[in-house]
Amino acid sequence: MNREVRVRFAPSPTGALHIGGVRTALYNYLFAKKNGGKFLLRIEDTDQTRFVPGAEKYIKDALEWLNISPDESPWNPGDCGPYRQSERKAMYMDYALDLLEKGHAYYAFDTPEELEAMRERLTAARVVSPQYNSITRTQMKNSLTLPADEVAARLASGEPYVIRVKIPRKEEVRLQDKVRGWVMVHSSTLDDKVLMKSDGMPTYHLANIVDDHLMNITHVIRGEEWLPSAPLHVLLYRYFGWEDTMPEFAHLPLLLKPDGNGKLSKRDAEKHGFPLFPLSWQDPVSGQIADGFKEGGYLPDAFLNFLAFLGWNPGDHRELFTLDELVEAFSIERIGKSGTKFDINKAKWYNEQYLRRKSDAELAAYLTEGMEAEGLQIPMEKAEKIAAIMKERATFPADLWKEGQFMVIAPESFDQEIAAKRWNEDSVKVLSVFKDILEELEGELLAPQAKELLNQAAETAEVKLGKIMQAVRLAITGIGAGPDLMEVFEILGKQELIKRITFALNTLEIKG
RNA sequence: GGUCCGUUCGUCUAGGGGUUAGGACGUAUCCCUUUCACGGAUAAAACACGGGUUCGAUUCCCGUACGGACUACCA
Repeated sequence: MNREVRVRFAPSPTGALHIGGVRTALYNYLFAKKNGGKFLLRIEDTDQTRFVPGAEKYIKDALEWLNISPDESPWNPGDCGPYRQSERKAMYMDYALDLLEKGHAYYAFDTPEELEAMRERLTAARVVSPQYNSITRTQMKNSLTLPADEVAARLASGEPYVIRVKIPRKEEVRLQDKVRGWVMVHSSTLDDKVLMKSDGMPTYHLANIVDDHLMNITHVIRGEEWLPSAPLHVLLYRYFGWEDTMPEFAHLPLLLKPDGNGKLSKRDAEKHGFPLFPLSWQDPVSGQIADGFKEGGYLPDAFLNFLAFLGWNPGDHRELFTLDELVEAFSIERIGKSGTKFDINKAKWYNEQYLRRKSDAELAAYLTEGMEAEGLQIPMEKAEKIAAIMKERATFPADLWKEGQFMVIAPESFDQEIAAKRWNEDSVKVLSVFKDILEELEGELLAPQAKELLNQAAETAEVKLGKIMQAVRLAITGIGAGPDLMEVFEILGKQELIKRITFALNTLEIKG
């Protein structure tokens, strides 16, 4: 039986989508597309207390920014809706009842206090892992220990209850993970997880099995934090009688912090000054703003490429992949097993690579964006020229303006250190002659000609050009480093050059 | 604590019973460049440890150490 590949990304709307979640979404997307299947998104909002307004919109926007939008989702439903678990609420109880009838689940009436007391009792008795299981359930208030009529009475009276799965005492549970191979767990280490909560909502464990089955999910690709509960999920598929269509599992390695060890956290992001979220996010409660890669100047393609390589590689030495190329190259078999430390340097490198591959016109648009913020405007032709000579030195689009603005705004002051070291009588001589030459010049000044004329000026002044180049740069740009000066001359034009040289000659003083 | 998962240069990783253990980022040096950057070249840099199995283990097995995840009426 060859089923159409269907995978899902199933975030819960509890805040901004973490970069690890984005990678999970990406791998799901890549796998679906590679296999000609469908990528769906399901909102796992069964915990009403953790709902955060705006979180779902954030998820949608983030995936859109990266161009990996799902084929089916709450805002673009397919045939398996609804795509929010809260809207599927009504269906879960039937499935829980089905398990109950089959003897694989039971009602439990224990209060939170009683559960806490049980855990304390077990801890005091030095039980290694205090949990609700095949042993302890015999001492708790549930439909396994209470008489049938009392259970019926409690249910009829509206007393709060949960439905728990009845985990067998001794059973080996095996599952094949596509990343890790066979994983074996003994049922005695599992506990009787709650399936239906007292508020009538299912827990994740029930909901994800029911929904994955109903949505014909063929592969579950999710974070490694789910591996410990995967055996429970296998058991549930078995109890429902869905084993033959049970999805295959692939548990992704975790994203770790850049220094030391441990899971990547918000604190690390702040400490190292890099974003943790695709888009910036303002927490609706605290009002705190978390940085986003988008706002930080990361290009979506570059970010995606970087993310894809955090835990996966194509097996050859290629590094730069478009989204289509990633789809083509992707396979679950090439996902690594071990946790991955997050290195922002590599992300920056990817950004540079992608930035340099952009056309001058695209880059010019970034440049003018920065200028508009300061109320400045220049002809597109000039913007393209500036972008062209600036792109080799930019990491982010904003650098184009930040580091290239001297070509639009004349310097009002000069780098003191360079001035002290390089500004001398020779540079004054050459620049004075050069200025005179420019004033005589007719027509446009082009880069090769500029070089010729400057050489001429140096000869006239009897100065070696190499000795004063730095000073010339300083006079024109105010700083000691930048793109090819002759290109800068051409962009600035004759009049502007004369103006700047005059200003420099009048302002800079010869030291020592 | 228990269960599960993991461990190749600083980082991301390739590889796999016999290799000079390969690449990329970062770092250093050199070249190019009348600056800086880009680009090019070179260098330093790794199989966690201990036992097996084997003619031979970084590779297979078992331990140990270390790290991580999970251990809720959260997902």
